[in-house]
Amino acid sequence: MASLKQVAERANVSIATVSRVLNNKDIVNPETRAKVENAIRDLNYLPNRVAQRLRSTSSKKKLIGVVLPDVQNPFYVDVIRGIEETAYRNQFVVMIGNFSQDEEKERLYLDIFQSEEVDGMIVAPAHGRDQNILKVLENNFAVVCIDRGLADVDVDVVKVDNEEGVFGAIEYLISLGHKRIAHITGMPQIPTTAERVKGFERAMKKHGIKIDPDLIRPSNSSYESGAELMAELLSLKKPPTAVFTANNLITLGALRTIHERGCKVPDDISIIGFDDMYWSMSLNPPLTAVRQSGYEIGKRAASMLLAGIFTPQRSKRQVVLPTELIVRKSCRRI
Amino acid sequence: MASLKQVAERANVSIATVSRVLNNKDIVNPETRAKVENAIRDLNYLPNRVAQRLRSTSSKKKLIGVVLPDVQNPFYVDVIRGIEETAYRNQFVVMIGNFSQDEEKERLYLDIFQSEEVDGMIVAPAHGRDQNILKVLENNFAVVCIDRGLADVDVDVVKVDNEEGVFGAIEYLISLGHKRIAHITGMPQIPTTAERVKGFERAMKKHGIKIDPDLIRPSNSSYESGAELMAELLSLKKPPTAVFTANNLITLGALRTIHERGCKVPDDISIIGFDDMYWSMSLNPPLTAVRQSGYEIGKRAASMLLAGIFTPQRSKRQVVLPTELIVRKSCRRI
DNA sequence: CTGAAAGCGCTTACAG
DNA sequence: CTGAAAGCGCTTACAG
Repeated sequence: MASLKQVAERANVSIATVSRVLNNKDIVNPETRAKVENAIRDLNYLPNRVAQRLRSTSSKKKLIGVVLPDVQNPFYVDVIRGIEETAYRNQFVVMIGNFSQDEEKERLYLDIFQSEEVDGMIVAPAHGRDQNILKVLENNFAVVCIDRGLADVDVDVVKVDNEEGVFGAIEYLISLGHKRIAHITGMPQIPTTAERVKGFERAMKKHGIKIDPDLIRPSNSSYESGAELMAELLSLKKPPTAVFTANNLITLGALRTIHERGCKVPDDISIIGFDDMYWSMSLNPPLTAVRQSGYEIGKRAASMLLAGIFTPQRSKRQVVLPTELIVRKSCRRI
Repeated sequence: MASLKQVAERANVSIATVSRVLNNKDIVNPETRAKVENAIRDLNYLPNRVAQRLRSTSSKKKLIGVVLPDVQNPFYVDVIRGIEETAYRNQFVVMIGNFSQDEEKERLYLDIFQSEEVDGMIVAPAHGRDQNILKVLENNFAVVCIDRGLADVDVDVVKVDNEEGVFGAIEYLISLGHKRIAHITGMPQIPTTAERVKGFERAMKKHGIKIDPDLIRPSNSSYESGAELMAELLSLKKPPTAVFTANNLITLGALRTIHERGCKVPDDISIIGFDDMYWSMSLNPPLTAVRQSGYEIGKRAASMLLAGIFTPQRSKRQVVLPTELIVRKSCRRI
């Protein structure tokens, strides 16, 4: 691969001049420019981003890092798409670190991205008091948190109104006549879980329905746990008439158990999932879901990060996007 | 963030010595080492990967690039998981470029990864004569292709026996008594599409069943096209009794149309999809599918790439993994 | 408008 | 066993 030096030699100019035409900052004599451009073309020259990054000052590295808990989760795939698209449009490249709910691995990716000199990072904190991310903040990297905030820290965040979203879903179920409503929650330590539980409790309370503790099942946010906990729920001597599943992996797991047992949705049990998927209508029956747009969250987070990169003194803000209840056919009136 | 120089100053040694303890290559006096290690700890020093990469010779950059056509496709998500896991275990970081079936974007990511001085790349070529990847090969980067090979080029590839996989699926359908079998194919220009079509044709021919051209529908490999083409198929005056969908996006799209129309699977129509998903059992009925393990492909490709990075003169090889027909409940005997 | 030179943070022969 | 120095490929004041 050709270097600046080789281009300079071929064009009979100094490397400084080549650099100038590349970055077209300072004024360059049109003839000189033409010579250089020819040399660049002839040699098929591509600037070395590593050298550029090492040399240049902040916000010109055109690189951001994304640290996520679980790429298996379709929600995060949407987030990635949103981030990647706006990054690409702004000529930024994104590095993705998938930490699989493992804080050690999260730390490693955070460290690597720092030593890769990224301009900034978008992260979904492992939990509300994520020390690893605090360190990154101390090192003055631009950071925006998604999905979850950080307790007592002034940081950019893009999230969704989880409590309200769940509240609406549960009220909908109640309006259909359901009283025995189960909730398979996400991992207890993630802030979103607490918010969703709160929405659930608030709706039940508002309508004077007592919550049966047997019907609240904390999962570890995985497909398998969704399947298992749904089985437990179905085996209860007084099973629920409806179930709210706190993320799409859990929903899918629960659905599997429901079908395996030969239960009918919505005749035997109604179900609402948090997180809509682009193929929710391919489920049978089509799933009623609380939609949060991962794509939108990714887009917003990326724009916010770029803003933070270009004007570091910019004050932090918190964007809370609304969710939307998409009523399809997985719930019935009883 | 602390630099080598600061560590050296604090430990009262030269930067060369610090570098030595970091890379623990040459022998270092234990006392000196201890001093340096303390300084590293005190300063919370993290080596700058950018500088390391610029300086070091090949295969020590610990960075690979992955260029994929569509992160929305669950198959590629599995591939990413497989790659990421083995990369992580070997202390490599992966950069992911999603080119969304856009060759211009593919070229851009390929260029960027080259100028990021990656040790190597894993790519799913846009098609069999992908010029962009040829250029990368010319520049002597280690490359392994997945899912699809490159015509007339000696390159590492990890793929699956598409023809055989489809052949088996169609024979299974035929054994159930189906004759009017539709095929919604992938994008015509991708090699896997041709292979899958071949498997289809071979099975039909072997059993002396004439192919009705009306039943072969080339899609653009997307969810939407799967839905649309399925609608066309269902509207035929003589609709198929079974449909084979050539990738999981198409399958999901087709399923959506089937359910929308109130058709019953498998009573009204049988369906087999290429690509299994971890939540195929959450579909109703559970989907019969040709499984190719994206995770396995990713793992193999990553190991192969690492091997190629460490011993560049190593001869290229082509790994063809078998597929597996997972019989569940979406097909019936007629 | 252009060039010579310093320097980003490292690694690695080369001396000692 | 350790240090001084060169150099990876760039960008950017500083002169001219």
